[in-house]
Amino acid sequence: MKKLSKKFFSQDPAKVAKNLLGCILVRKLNKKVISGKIVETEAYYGLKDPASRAYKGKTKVSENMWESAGTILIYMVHNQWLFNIVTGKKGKPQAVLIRAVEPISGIKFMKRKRKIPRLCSGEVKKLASGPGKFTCAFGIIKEKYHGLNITKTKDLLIIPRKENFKIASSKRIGVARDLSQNLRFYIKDNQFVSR
DNA sequence: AGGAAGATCTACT
DNA sequence: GTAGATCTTCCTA
Repeated sequence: MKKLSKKFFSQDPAKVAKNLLGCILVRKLNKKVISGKIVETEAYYGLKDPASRAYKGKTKVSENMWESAGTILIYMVHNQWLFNIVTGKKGKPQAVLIRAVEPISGIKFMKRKRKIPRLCSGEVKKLASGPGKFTCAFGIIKEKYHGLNITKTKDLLIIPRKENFKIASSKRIGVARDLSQNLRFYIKDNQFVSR
């Protein structure tokens, strides 16, 4: 299987965020495969962006944003792990946040991770419909992936996929001081985006 | 020591 | 749909 290249991530974060929609995120563990389609993303501009962790300069949390494209940045907010991928050139802090995925395989695993004992069929859409829920469902934790490069990891990868859909955009969610432009992107009319 | 943070769940209007 | 309580790191004083 072909996965996304470093070149893919070396572009403007808003562009990467849009191109990431519809791609398949895969996590392999043991003999199980957990996968889902990316349906919602947000772009973050480091230095000019008050909502970015890099806004106030390098800290222990944000230092990975200065690494090269494809580096995985995970940090915790409100007891949730948020999963970011660094984009652009090395030394220029920018990133894309994965906000929601549509579960494809490993749904049992996700349910167990999310600790939803009796999940009605209609509630699969809530399994990974949010940045914290998605990392939880995929079992992604900071100790394992923080600082790695997603173009190199063998058990975590993103596969490109062509598909026809409309991309919608909006203001980012939960951001105290947002920029004037729309930096949240999602697949229009998809049931698995947050809210 | 105190507070903020890119969120989520639950319970309501 | 909105509102409030709650959670864990790490930054600032």
